[in-house]
Order: sequence, then structure tokens, then C-alpha cells
Amino acid sequence: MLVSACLREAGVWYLAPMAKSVATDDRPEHAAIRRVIATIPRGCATSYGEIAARAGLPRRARLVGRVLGDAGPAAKLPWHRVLRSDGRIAFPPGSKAFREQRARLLDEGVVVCNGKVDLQRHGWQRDLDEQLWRL
DNA sequence: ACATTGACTCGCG
DNA sequence: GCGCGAGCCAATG
Repeated sequence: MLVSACLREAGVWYLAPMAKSVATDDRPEHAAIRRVIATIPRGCATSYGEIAARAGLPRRARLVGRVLGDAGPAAKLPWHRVLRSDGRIAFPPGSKAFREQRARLLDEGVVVCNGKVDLQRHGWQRDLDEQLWRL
């Protein structure tokens, strides 16, 4: 009698492959990053690095991109509000994703020139005080 | 097990 | 502005 058959008989299916995916996937850092992204206001934009920092993960900008990619459309995150630190769209110019992001930004009233957003203007202000003290 | 590859960023020349 | 290297690190081949 096969071991797998015995296990199945006992109502136990596939234990081994599972453990790792749970440990590897979706760690607390990922959730923290998604939470921060979800709070970016409409009409604003910010950088991967800024999100990482706000999520308590300085210098982890790449992880933000990864999490965003893993999340997919079902997550309903405002991924289009996330840009490189210099304001440029991170996708290759002209690509499907690039055009989609540009369109979504424009739709929110964010000015995009040559695939680039002026973060001085549309950046995510930390709070009203900083906004008032600027200049 | 090792090398490459990114939805990245920053400092230096 | 631009290239380079370093830091970043999980996924992929």
C-alpha cells in the first residue's frame, strides 16, 4: 500500500509543498507596503523609495515594485501613483503598462510630460504643515 | 549552487 | 544631464 494512499484515506492531502509558500509569500513587510500604497490620495504621486520608507523599510524600493507586481489588479491598489524617485514612470516608454499608467495619472489631473511627473507639484505632501512652511 | 535580472535609489566624477 | 558602482534582495534560469 502506498503511503500517499494511506494519507489520503485518512483525509490528509499534500502537506509538504505548502509550508514554504506560506513562509515565503506575503510576509508582514508586504502587507505594510500595500497598506501605505492604498493611502496615496487621488491626484498625488510618490516614489517607490518613499513608500518603502513610510512602511518602515528604508532602502527597500525594489521590494515595493515586487509587491506591486505580485499584487495584481485584484488588489485594487493605486499602483499608477507610484513613480521613480525622479518622477519618471518606471515602465519602458511606449509599453502597454507605461501608457496605462500615464492615462490613469492624466485622468486624475496629474501632469505627465515626457513620461515624467513633477513631484514638487504633485508629490505626496507629508502633512499640511510642511506644505505651508515650504518656500 | 551560482549568475542574472529587475515596477529602485543615491553618491560621485 | 549621464554613466558607473554600490546597496538592495527575491525570483528566475
